[in-house]
Amino acid sequence: MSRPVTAQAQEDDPLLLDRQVCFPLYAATNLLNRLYGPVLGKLGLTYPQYLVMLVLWEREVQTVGELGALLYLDSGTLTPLLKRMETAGLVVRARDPIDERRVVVTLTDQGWMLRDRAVHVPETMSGGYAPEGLDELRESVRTLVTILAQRDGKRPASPRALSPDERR
Amino acid sequence: MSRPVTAQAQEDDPLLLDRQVCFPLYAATNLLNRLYGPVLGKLGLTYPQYLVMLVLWEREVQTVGELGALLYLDSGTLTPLLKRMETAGLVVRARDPIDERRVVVTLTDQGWMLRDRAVHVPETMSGGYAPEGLDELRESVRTLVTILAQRDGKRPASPRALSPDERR
DNA sequence: CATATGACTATTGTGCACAATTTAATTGTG
DNA sequence: CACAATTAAATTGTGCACAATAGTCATATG
Repeated sequence: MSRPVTAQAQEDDPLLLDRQVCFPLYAATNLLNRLYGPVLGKLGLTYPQYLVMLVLWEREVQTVGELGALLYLDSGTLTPLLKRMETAGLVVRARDPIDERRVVVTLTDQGWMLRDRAVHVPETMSGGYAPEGLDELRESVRTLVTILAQRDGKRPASPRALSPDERR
Repeated sequence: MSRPVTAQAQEDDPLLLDRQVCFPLYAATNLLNRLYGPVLGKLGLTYPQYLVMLVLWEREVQTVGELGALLYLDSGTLTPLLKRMETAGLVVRARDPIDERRVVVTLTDQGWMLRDRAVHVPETMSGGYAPEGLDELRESVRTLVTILAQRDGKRPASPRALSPDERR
C-alpha cells in the first residue's frame, strides 16, 4: 500500500498532476471546445464539423478516409458526423463509382456559402489579440502531433513482423 | 459565394487548417487518449478517470465541485464517471454531513493500492525518452489554459457588472 | 476463373463532454 | 420565522471518440 504517511505530495512524484504534459493539453482542448461552441453554434456547426469544413473549403472533395487521415479520426467518428452534416444540407455523401469501397464527400452550394460567415470565426475566437508566442506554441504542438501519430500509426501496420500474440 | 476560382488555398487565408492553433491541440489530445487507452485499460481506468485518481492520490478527499474546478469539468461529466469508479470499487461517494449539497469523494483501499501499479504509467507513456523541449511545451500550454479558463470563467460569474442582455 | 488477401466504410456498444433543466440544501433578508 | 436568492449536484438530451466487428469491394495469385 502506498498511502503516504504525510498525505503530502512529493516534489519528484511522477504522478503529480502538475508534472503531466497530457493534462494541460486535455484541459485546453476542452476549454477551446467550450469557447468555440457558442460561436460555431450560430453557424450550425460543432467543432469537429468545423474542422471537416475547413478541409473541404481547401480541397472541396475528399473521401472519408482522406478526411480521417488529415484530422486523425476514424470512420466510426466520421460516418455519423458526416451524416448529420448531410442532413443539415452542407455536404453530400456518395459512393465513388470507380471504387465502390470509397465514400466521397462533396460540398453543397449551401456548404460553400457558409464559408463567408465562417471567415470571421478565427478573429472572433482570438478576441482581437493573440497571446504572446502563439505561433511557437502551434509549431511545438504540431511537432508533438507528428511524434504521437508515428507512434500510433505503428500499431496496425508493421507489414510482416507482427508476432501472433501482439495484444489481440 | 466564395468558391475560389482556382480551388486553391491562399497563403493568407485565416481558415487554412494549418493556421489554426486549436486543431493540433485537438489532434494531440485525441492521439494521447488513444495511446493512453491500452496502458490505462490494464489498470481498469480511462484517461479522465486516471486524472481523477491523480488528484485523489495527491489529496485523498475532494468534493465533486473541487474535482471539477481542478480538471475543468462539470458535474454532468463527473457524476456518471465517478459512479462508474464507485462501481469499480476505487472510490466512495457520500453526502457531506456538514453541507448536504456537497458530495465527497474518498479513495478506497483498493483505490490506494492501484497507485503502486500506476507509478509506471508516465514512464511507459514517454517511452523512456522525452522529446526535446517537452517542459517548455507543458508550460506554454498551461499558460494557454489559464488564459482560456479566465475567458470561460467570465461568463457565469461577473458579480454585478452583468448587462441584462449578455447572451441569454 | 476462383479464391485469398487486403482495403475501405459502416455498425455496435461504451464512455466522455457539455448545455439546459431540475432538485435539494444553504444563506441572506425582512 | 418566512421566503427569496444562491449554491451544489444530478438529470436529460445531443454529439463526439474509439475499439471491435462485420460487410463489401478490389486486387493479386494460383
